[in-house]
Amino acid sequence: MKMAPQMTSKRLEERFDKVEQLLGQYNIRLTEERRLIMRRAVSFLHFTAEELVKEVRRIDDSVARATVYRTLALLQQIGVVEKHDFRYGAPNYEVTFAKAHHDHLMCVQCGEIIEFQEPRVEVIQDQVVKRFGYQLLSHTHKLYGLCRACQRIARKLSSHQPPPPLHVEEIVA
Amino acid sequence: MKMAPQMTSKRLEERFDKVEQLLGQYNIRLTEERRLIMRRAVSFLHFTAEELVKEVRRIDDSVARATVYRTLALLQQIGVVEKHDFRYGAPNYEVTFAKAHHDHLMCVQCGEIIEFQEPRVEVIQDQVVKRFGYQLLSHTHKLYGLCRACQRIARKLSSHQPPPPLHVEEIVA
DNA sequence: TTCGCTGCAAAGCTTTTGCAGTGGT
DNA sequence: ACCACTGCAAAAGCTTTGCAGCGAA
Repeated sequence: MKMAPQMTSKRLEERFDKVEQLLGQYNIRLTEERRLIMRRAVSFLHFTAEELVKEVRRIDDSVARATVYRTLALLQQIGVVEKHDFRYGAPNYEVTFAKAHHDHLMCVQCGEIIEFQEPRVEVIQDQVVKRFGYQLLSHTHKLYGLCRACQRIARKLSSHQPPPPLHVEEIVA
Repeated sequence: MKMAPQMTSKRLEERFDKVEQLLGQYNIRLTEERRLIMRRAVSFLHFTAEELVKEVRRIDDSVARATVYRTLALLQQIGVVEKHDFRYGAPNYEVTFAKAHHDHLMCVQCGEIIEFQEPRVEVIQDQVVKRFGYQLLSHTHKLYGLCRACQRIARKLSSHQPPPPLHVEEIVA
């Protein structure tokens, strides 16, 4: 679980306040537990539900796992976090509150996640949905690969144990 | 679970044969169970693991759930099927054997899945991974929206019960 | 004071695994 | 005949739910 690297305490406090205001607008009762869970969640960039459970309990171990999951569902409904199913590992939550839209590039080896923006892709998407008469609600665009460091490691490994020959192309036609 | 609409018996038999050859190339023992599971899977376009279990057991109810999952993992490893996590509903398997690459547009209401190809997006993707020094292994690009029919239904419903006003923008800044 | 929220524990759902026996090659 | 594969059942991992009591507004 990675901390937001350059986010100052002050900046974070502002975010906490804004999310609390948002909860209020939805008439969501602000309990001690929810305040703690929200604050820990908003302090991170990407996290899994279980990581958040652990983190919350590190501070108050009386908080029930169920409460964390219930609060996470609330935060998701009001748009503070988004749930992502990266194919490698457990579902991952991302804090998207007050953040510009972006997509993801992930290293399948070390799990590093890079965010990128590509307005050109958004334009093409709009053309695609129009072509099929759809109304676009959301999208995910995830690229999976190896980061520079993991490419080096992979090269070293492959020189020791070459991959088995797979004559797939001949059949796939 | 949708059948491949225009796929003839003959065409299907050819596909079965090719997949069996492929299994042979990987030295995967061809058992009765695997043959049945593979054939049912390859007959579909998109299906969930549990749908496949049900379908297989409709024909031979002695086949263990574990065997279906284990075979599904094999088919995935050799590239006959791909596992997709569409965000709405259970994980979905897609038969990708001998199929050109494509991405997906899904109706979040009725679950319809449309496949599309956009070479222009692939080009942009390559630029993105190069920008970050990654080696691209795979990607997913999923568009979620409402199909024409579900848009009509949504319009009718919304005229009866207008959505609650959410003054989110004021806060998100 | 109300009733939404919580902790707890149990259940749910999908998927995996250990094991003893079975069947492909 | 070997050992990979199978069925079974139990476990595992993640998430949800029922319920009785608690606490925010």
